[in-house]
Amino acid sequence: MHLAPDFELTRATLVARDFYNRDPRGVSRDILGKVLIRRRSGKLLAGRIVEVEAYLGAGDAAAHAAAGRTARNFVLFGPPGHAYVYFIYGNHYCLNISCLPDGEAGCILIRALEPLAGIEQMYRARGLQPRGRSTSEMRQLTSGPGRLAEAFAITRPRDNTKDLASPESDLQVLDDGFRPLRVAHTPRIGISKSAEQLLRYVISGNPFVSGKRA
DNA sequence: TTATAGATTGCCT
DNA sequence: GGCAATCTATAAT
Repeated sequence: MHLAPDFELTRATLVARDFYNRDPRGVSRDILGKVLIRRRSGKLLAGRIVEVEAYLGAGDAAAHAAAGRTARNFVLFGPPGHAYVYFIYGNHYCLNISCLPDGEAGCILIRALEPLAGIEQMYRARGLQPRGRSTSEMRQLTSGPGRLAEAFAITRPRDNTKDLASPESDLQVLDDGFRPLRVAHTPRIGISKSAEQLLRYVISGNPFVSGKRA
């Protein structure tokens, strides 16, 4: 049972760069409920953001930015609102959005979406056969950072450094006015360092949040 | 140059 | 619940 209303593209506005120009914790809290879109070969893919994690700068041992600026992570140190895409475990891409002003590292990791549009394309990209439209089946599409990247065909280097705040971009975050009823914060998933901090943010009760239970 | 851990997922028992 | 798949970055020889 979820409360997200249908997504209407015409009533949605582009989330501007200033939104990302602050502490990733604030961005995490406020980006929940907004809509990630991808325009691809004439089709629109869209999913509501239901789970994110904040990664900070030098003081955050779990963050890629903790090692300092490298060829891999330089986007984190650049201007806000850009895509940082990395490859993990030899299998999966993950999508982050840079936060804080140029010169300061920080980002959010998009961990789960509720599919809204382009669902046929998402099934195809994930290599799954659509049988119905049950929540349990739809969860396979975008509940998890590697899954949603595959569903949206997000890869590196093609999408790395892409500007999400540009009106020209094929990858954007839109605000359609939806606001979550309640947001919960928990420890981040899959990390061993700095694991005690509550930097994972989810829409309470949303079934598309990753993991076994919503 | 070699080893190992990693912001994950899916298949196996 | 356990573990293999399989690439990258970084640490250790």
